[in-house]
Amino acid sequence: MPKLGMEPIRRAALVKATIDEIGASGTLDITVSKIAKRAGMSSALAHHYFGGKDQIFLAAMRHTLTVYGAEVRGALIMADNPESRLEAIIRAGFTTSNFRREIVAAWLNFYVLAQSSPQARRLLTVYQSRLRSNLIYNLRPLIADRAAGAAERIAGLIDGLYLRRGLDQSDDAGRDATKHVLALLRAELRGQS
Amino acid sequence: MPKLGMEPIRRAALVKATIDEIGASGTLDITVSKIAKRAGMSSALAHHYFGGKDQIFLAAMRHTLTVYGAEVRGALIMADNPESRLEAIIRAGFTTSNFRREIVAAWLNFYVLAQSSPQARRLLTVYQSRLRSNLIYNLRPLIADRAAGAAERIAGLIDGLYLRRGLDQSDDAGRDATKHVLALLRAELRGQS
DNA sequence: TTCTTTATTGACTCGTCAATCAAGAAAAAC
DNA sequence: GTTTTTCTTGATTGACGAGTCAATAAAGAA
Repeated sequence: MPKLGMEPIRRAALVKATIDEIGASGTLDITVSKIAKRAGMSSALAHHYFGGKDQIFLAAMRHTLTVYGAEVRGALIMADNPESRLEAIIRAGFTTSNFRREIVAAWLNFYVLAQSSPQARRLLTVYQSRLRSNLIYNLRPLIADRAAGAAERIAGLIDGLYLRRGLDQSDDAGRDATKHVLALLRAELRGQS
Repeated sequence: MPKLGMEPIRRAALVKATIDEIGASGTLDITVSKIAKRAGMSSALAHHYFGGKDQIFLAAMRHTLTVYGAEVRGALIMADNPESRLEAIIRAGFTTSNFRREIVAAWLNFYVLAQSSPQARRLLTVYQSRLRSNLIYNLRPLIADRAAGAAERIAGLIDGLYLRRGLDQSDDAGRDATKHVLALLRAELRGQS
């Protein structure tokens, strides 16, 4: 029963299934068949739409980064001054949805993949640059010349706490991490580090 | 020509070869044969001494953490007051040897492995706990009740900057990261975050 | 010397998996 | 109503890899 216009539907299903499968196994060492089965189709169809395993992974990575980016942008429109924008950026990284097992697993594996896949590396670099420039842009009106260094530290603490807390799936891990990064933000805004 | 007492030699060679192979591929998706070849023996021998791939990985992880722990301890004996001990702990994480491709690759992959292997998780937890308690122990005489929070942030920033800088193999990444964590340390010692 | 322990490997088994392909089936175009 | 395009899969191929095993060889023990 081939309906037309299946391509975007199939692709989306495969991307979601890929992330779920990564979450279930913790690894990128998963098979196309498993992904396809989870998405309700044959492995041949997955190859048909994506061409190969690598492309599927990259699409999953792109999707994860896109969702994250959208979340940040969504949080930003609610804020109307630099300080609350900074707070929004920080909070966006630690929402419960970002702490779901599959999402944590995806991020960790993307870091691993970035070591060997130039395309994955590029995507990760885009994420890191965007986070840094977002921070700097909103820090500059508040602390001018110290903005760059502060942004580096805040970005580093976001990634680091995500890494440390992502593994232990406790439900207040996000709240706790947010608290610490906000504490750093206040210190940066106050002090002369 | 079987000399006796080969076991420790073979095991050490396999552990080193494993880390190098992880560094060369960026993944844990490497074969026992490749590891064994790199270590100058047959894959059967690797199985003989380690029993299986998982055990080899765990041994490599244990070794990496042991070396790191020794580095920290070595740096600590040179320091005779809490503040310089804190500085030593921070510096130890960002030595050039810790920024070698293989070591970064190993750490990233251990984080991934920790999601699915309870034993790997346990090892990583040991590392994280030791770092935190080291920090708290030396922060307490300086800032007493704020020690715990500060330790969490410093540990997070160490891991986060390692993650962010580990990928771009520039040679002053370590110096730069150290600078930022030390800046945070000074802010924590001064301020009331 | 004979026996046992340690070291070592090549060959093999059994399984898995990415990728391909030919073929079928339904919609749309003509 | 025939042809073309889109969608779909089962079956197959070709490769690779973890783990086992029987066999060899040297060193030490008896």
